[in-house]
Amino acid sequence: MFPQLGKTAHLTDIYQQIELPLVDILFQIERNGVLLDVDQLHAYGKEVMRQLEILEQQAHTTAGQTFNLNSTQQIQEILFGQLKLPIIKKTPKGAPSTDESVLQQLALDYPLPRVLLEYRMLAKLKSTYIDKLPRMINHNTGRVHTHYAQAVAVTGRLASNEPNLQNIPIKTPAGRRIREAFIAPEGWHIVSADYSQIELRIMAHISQDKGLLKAFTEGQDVHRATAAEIFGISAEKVNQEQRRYAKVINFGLIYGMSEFGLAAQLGIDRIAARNFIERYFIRYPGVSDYMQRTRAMAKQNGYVETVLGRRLQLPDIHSHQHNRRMGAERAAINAPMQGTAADIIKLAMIAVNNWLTQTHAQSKLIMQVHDELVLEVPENESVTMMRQLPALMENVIKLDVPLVVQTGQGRNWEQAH
DNA sequence: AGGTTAAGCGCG
DNA sequence: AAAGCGCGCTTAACCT
Repeated sequence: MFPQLGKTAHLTDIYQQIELPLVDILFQIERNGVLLDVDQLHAYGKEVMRQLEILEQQAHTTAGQTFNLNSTQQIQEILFGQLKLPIIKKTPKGAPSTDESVLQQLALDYPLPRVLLEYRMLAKLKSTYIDKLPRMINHNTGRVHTHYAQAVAVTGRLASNEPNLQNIPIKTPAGRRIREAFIAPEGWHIVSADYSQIELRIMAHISQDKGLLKAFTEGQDVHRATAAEIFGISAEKVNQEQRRYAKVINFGLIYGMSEFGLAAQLGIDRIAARNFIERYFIRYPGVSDYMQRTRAMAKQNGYVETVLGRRLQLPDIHSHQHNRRMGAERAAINAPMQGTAADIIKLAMIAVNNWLTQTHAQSKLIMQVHDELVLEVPENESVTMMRQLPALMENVIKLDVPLVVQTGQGRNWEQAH
């Protein structure tokens, strides 16, 4: 019936049981849209504009000349041509890079890079979000209606565009001011429900690593547990720095990071980075086996699979170009985890939508952000949804580790976290 | 004038 | 030689 979907039943199942039911749900989410506090964005925009003007003046004074702070070429010329600052890395084209990691290192010794970093952050927020989002409001509905692409991301994730609502700032205080502008109408709340550590839990399930399974089954702080293992100390003795190291390693592994990448990320030498990875694999041998198994699977079959059987083809796995082949290997390691997470939240969207329909609830799905569902909820349904969402989302699939969903609610998206 | 590429950066 | 996965958007610079 679907010859392109392959001879195994899994791909046909994913198509019929996940992707097809999702079509109508995505349509509903897009049609629902999300409400923005335009006045708040406008006021914040003026504030940010004043700050940008101050930073621009500071940059010009420090550099001893005027220049376009948005031009990487002009920044290259000033930092490395005139001020003779050390070149830390190069762009793929061979020009000296001025990206964030470079400026952060230079900021330790020189004043101008710090100004540029602050300017870059605020300029990004203003142009991409503060100025742009109000222009995207539909005149008929008064809301912003994104579009979700169902067949763009190779791992099975959704992609969001016009506008992209899957990259709204959250990591900095300035960014969170933008999230405050995503509001609920009078009498309604924003409710957010997100899977906690879902990709690491999937890694535990797929790898069947004893230590990782135990950490999640017992509800441990997984980064703290990892730190205890690789530093050879008890969990109570782990300090913030050690936990941060463990977190970088845990995430790095999901992406197939090398000792070189880990060294760069942690600002340590390669020997130390290699030691951390060795200790990690000694403590979590199941994860080491998984990495090897996955590379072998990709090389033998030319594809890898999620837990539910979604496939990612990897033609570059046989490339004679080293960088392409290594890139395909990293994608092979990452795709089963990222893709299984995508499968799971799609099942969750179907489960939540079914429940809303069957119970005649008024609450509406309004956004999906990879591991998070956002709803607009009438105040009198708030308590029910906060209880129901975790129950629905945590039970769409049975893994060998528990899935945990955290919920929050508020007048706006920021408060809901 | 309009399209494309490079660099950079927002999120999970 | 390259070095961390998956996306979309903005600006500058370049090309047609």
